[in-house]
Formats: sequence, structure tokens, C-alpha cells
Amino acid sequence: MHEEKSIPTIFDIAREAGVSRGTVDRVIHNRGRFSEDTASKVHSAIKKLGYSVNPNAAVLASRKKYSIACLIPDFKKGEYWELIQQGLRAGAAGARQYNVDVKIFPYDQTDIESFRRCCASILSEKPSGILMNAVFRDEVTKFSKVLDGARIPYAFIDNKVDGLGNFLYIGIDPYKSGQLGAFLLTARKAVESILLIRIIRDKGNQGDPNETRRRGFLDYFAKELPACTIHTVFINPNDTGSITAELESFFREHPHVRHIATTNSRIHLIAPYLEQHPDPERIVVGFDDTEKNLAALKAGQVEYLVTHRIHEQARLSIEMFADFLIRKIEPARRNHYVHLDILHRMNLDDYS
Amino acid sequence: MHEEKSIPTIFDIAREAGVSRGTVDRVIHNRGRFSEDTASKVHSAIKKLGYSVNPNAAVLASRKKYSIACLIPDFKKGEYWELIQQGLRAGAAGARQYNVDVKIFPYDQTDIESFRRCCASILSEKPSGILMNAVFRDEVTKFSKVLDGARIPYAFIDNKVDGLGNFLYIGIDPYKSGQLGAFLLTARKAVESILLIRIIRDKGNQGDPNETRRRGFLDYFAKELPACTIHTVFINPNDTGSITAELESFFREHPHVRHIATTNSRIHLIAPYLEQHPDPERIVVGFDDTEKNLAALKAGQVEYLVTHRIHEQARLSIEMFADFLIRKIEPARRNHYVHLDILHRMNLDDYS
DNA sequence: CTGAAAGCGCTAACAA
DNA sequence: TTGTTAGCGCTTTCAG
Repeated sequence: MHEEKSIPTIFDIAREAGVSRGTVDRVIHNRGRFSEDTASKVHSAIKKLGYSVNPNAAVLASRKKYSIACLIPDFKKGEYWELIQQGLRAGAAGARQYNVDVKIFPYDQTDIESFRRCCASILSEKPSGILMNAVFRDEVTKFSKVLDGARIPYAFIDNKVDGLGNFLYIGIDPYKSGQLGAFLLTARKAVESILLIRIIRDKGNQGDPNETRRRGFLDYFAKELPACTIHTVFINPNDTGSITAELESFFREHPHVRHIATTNSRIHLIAPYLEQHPDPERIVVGFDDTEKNLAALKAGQVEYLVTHRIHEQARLSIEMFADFLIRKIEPARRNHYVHLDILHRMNLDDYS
Repeated sequence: MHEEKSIPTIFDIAREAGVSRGTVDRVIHNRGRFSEDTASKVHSAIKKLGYSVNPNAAVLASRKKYSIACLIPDFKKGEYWELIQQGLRAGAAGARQYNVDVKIFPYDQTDIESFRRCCASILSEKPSGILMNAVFRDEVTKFSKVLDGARIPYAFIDNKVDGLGNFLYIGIDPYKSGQLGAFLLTARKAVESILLIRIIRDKGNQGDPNETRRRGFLDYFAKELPACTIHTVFINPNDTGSITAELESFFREHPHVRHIATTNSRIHLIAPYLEQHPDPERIVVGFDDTEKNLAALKAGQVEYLVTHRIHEQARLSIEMFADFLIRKIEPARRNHYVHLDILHRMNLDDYS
């Protein structure tokens, strides 16, 4: 016969437990300065009345400031990390309401010194937390030790170093993405040979940032299509003119290869060649929905793009970090693997 | 040389414009009872100081209540509409913070009278808005006229009747989903014949709720594979025992048909047959990631599932409706078509 | 048409 | 260890 199930407030809890509001606040947020006895009284009152804090009031009353420093690669327009940055900004806009400030520290992916400088300047700002990626693995590992010591929480986005003290990784499972790309390229057909496009930068022993993905890709062939020949062509992204020539020379020698893929995010680099040499039987698979890749997908030069909600992943990482900071809510999973989207020109229109 | 860009409050605007906070509030929210003159003073102060209302404080102070009535089909566990309901509940949890109450009115999809009863009881509760789907098209059209008259805003989720006064439709583009299903089934191969599974209920002239999707599916074949024969088998979902027999009889006659699809959400109904008659060459395509469909996908009986973030779509519909009610924010697009996901056992693990 | 003032539910400083 | 109290920024009466 309750007329109104009006939402209980902290005041109701205080009365039910026979203490003051201040005390209730302390036990709820575990701020210390209360006895075990009152704590249990408060907790049972909370349970009885089905209370939960009103986040609007909590935020309004709290003047505590938080800050998240984002240590991520700098980029040129249209590159992968631009999408991440946009997502981080969207997250920042949301987090702002909760007194959390998000600041981006971009470093040069090709310059380890610039990474070190960023680490130092972040440290000097004493942020509440740090979101970063792990291109420079050794450097990142070192930095993580410093953060562990300083008790500054940190999370990884997009890629990580296993075994560190991060409370969250958010990104794809790169190995699986490689496997999926390999599947889409061949789709259960007995393909005899494929061409894998690689970036010349990754040729030496410097290590390829997409090494795990490539391993997934190659393992799929080793297991499912062991007879398939895998050709490799290295291209130079900084000399686009040479790419077409490179490919023309390859295909003169191997005219029967009709399945092409790359395991980095730059399949668009070969779009000009594909456009000049159309072949309705060809299948091309790439990764990540950057602007130029999408254009190649739409134009029909690329058949499938394996990607994920890059923007959303970045936005979510800020949201989860803010929750962790403010409400001490640990992420449900420490490794938050995001879903891999299969993009084709038939399901492209409403992807954003 | 500003030390702190501390966020301006309504108080700052009041002072800048030389009026009281109450007046500022009235002009911001257009609640009337102010002169043109003060309004312009306030507006320029807002612009000058870069003010925007603090939503936390606004919600906290406002005691206005809103309610959204959801008029959607009832369901059995594991069915499509269960996912929608769960999403609506998630949205409700979020909206609760903004004083908006979400109430679900389930009706029986097979009983038009139950739909009418729901409409009546919704009307008697005078909700702030109504979210519904459009299984009974004529009935929905009639209801919409009543709502137009009563000035109660309404939105459609999952399917709609075009030309009504709804401010939002959120859901897939069914025609495109059919086309995508057809593409995945054949994947550019010259398939000679396929089997389309249909529900016996939809056989007569009662109209199939997935008619548009089926049209997209069939149009794809008409255009891309005009030589392909399309066989149809009607099955009875309420008599699962008969399904296997039905299919066995079909395949005795047509042993070469290896491509099977349905355009409704019940591809799982044929999973038992597929399991008993394995064929590594077979390709099966269905729609919607209900529990049972996912199981069939995982088990390898189904190759692709065309689906979308059903839960998220429902959650978002509540969020957008709440924004419309509280902040009078019109959705960016009146037809909010959601992305079509391609699900395969290779990208299944992190989809949720 | 406008201003003053009492809250909304919670936090945090201060007193006890 | 606990209670009291002054706000947080905004909405909403209620007088003028």
C-alpha cells in the first residue's frame, strides 16, 4: 500500500541507522573515522531501503578534481590515431561533468626521446591517472615501474605490454584480428597463393607494431591452408609513386595471385594500383576504418575491412578510467577486448 | 593572464546581465515572463562568458517528472524482443537519474485486441512520451493520430510505419539487411540454387513482419544472380519435430542445394537438422543474435548472422527520448538507422 | 515582468 | 568517532 516509492536519500539512511548524514557519507565512501558498529548499521539500512547515491548531487557537492593524462602517438590527418584522439575528446567532454580533466600528450612514434620527454612532463603534472599505448615496449615497462612506485594508476589503450600493473587494457585482440582477416581473404576457398603487403619500415629487426596480428594471420594459413603460397611485397609509404611500380612488377611475375591483404592500417596505399588494374575476381582485405581505407572500401577496391569502434573504444576508456578514479569501480574485465567489426561495402552506410 | 578559467555559473550571468538568477533561468529555458530587453542582455552575457548550464545541478534542482511508456511485444525467453526489453531496462536505469520513469506495456503480437488494450491503458496514464513498434500497422496508424491530437510525442523502435508524426525511428534498414544477407550467402559466387526457409504463419496474406527484409534479399538475387533458383520451404515453429522431416524431404529431392537462409530471426529452428546432416560445403545465413542463433553460429551450423546491437539500440532509444523530453534536443536524424553487424564464429567472442 | 529565497541530495570542513 | 553546517549550481515557488 505504499503510495510512492520515493527514492531514499542519504537522510533516510541516516535516520534509519540512527546516525548523522556525515557519518553515512563516511561509511559509504569508506573515508574512515567511523566504528565497525555504525558501519554495519548503515549498511543494513542501505540494503533495507535500497539506497544508492544520487550521482548528480554527489558530483555537484564534490569539488575534488581529477586529471587523466593521455600518452599517445601524434598523427597526421586521416591516420589511425586521429580517430583515437577524437574519441578521447568525446570522453573528455563527458568526464568534464565529473570534474575530471583529460589532457593529451602526443609523442612522435618514431622518436623514443620524444616519448621520454612526454613521460617526464606528465610526471611533473602529477595526474590522477595515465592512459597510454605501448609502442616503445621497453620504455613503457620502465615508465610503468615509476608509476607503480608513485601509486599512479595507468591503463593501456589499443596495445599493451603484458605483465605490468595496469588495471585496464582496452582494445582488440590483435591475434584474433589477424585470423579473421585471413579467413575473410579466403572464405573457405582453396586459395593457392596470396600477396601480403608490408611496410618497408617493418622489414628489419626493429619490430612491427602489428607483429601479433600478422602472426594470427599467418597461423591461420599454416593451419587451414598449408599449401597456400604467401608472397610478400614491401612498400614505402613515403614514396607512393614507387608503390604502383612495385606492384606492377610483382604481378607481372605472378599474374595468378588474386588475394591481397595487409596487416597494418594502410591498405589504402595500394588503392591507386588497384584502381588502375581492375579485376572483378580479386579480393582485398585490410584493417581499420580510416578515412582513406573507407574510401577504398566504398570504391570497391577493398572487399573487407576488419576494424572496431575506434572512437567508441577511446571514449569508453576515458569513461572507465573516470569511474575508476571517482567511484573506485574496477573494470569488469582487466582485458577489455572490443568486438571486431567486419566492414563491407554492403554494410558501410550506417557505420560511424 | 587569467589564472583559472573557472566555469561560469548562472550567478555570473545574472551579475553580468544585471538581473537576478531567476530571470536568467527563465530566459535560458524560455519559460516566459521576461522582456525582450532582458532576454538579449542575458543572451549576450551567456555568449560573452561562454556559459552552459550544469546538468547535474539542473537535474538535482528540478522536480519535474517524466514518463516513457514502451509499447512492445511480449516474448518468451531467448526471443528477439527479450533483448530489446533488456536494453530498455538499461536505458531506464540511466534515465532514472533524470527523473524519467520508463514503463513497459507488453502486448501479444498475435492478438490485436491485446494491442488495443495496451494503447488504452497507456493513454489513461498520460505518459510524457511513447516508444513503440509497428507490428499492427493499421492499429498503430490510428493510435498515432490520437497521440498527435493529444500532443504526446512518440517514437518507433525496430520497425515503423512511414509517414506518421514520430520524431524518431531507431532500428535497422530492413531492406539493406536483406541485401547483406543475400550477399553473405553467395559471396560473389555463381550459386545455382538456394533454399529460403520461411515461417508457416507468414504464408497467407496476413503479411510477414519481415517483408521488407525479404524483398531486399530477393531483389539482390534478381539483380546479381538472376539465374539462381530460389526454393522455399515453410516450417512450423510450434512443431519442431516436423521441421527436420520437412527438410529431409526437401533435400532428398534437391541434394545439390547447399545455400540456406531465412529472413526472420529463427534460423536456429533448422539447427537440429543441420547437426544431423553435416556438410562442410554448406553455407547458412540467418538474422539476429538471439541466444539460440548464437549457439548455432558457435557450433558451426550457421556461417553468418546479420544482426545489430539490439540491446544498445533499445538503450539508446530511451536516452534519445529522454534528451528530447528534458532538453528538447531533437535527434540528429529522424531515421536513426543502426549499423548492421556481420557475425561469424571468428569474431563472435567479444560481441555482447 | 522581476527578485528573493527555499530547497534538490550530497560532500567536506569544522566542532565536539 | 560522531554531528553540524555551509555550500555545489540550478529550479521553482511566492511576493512584489
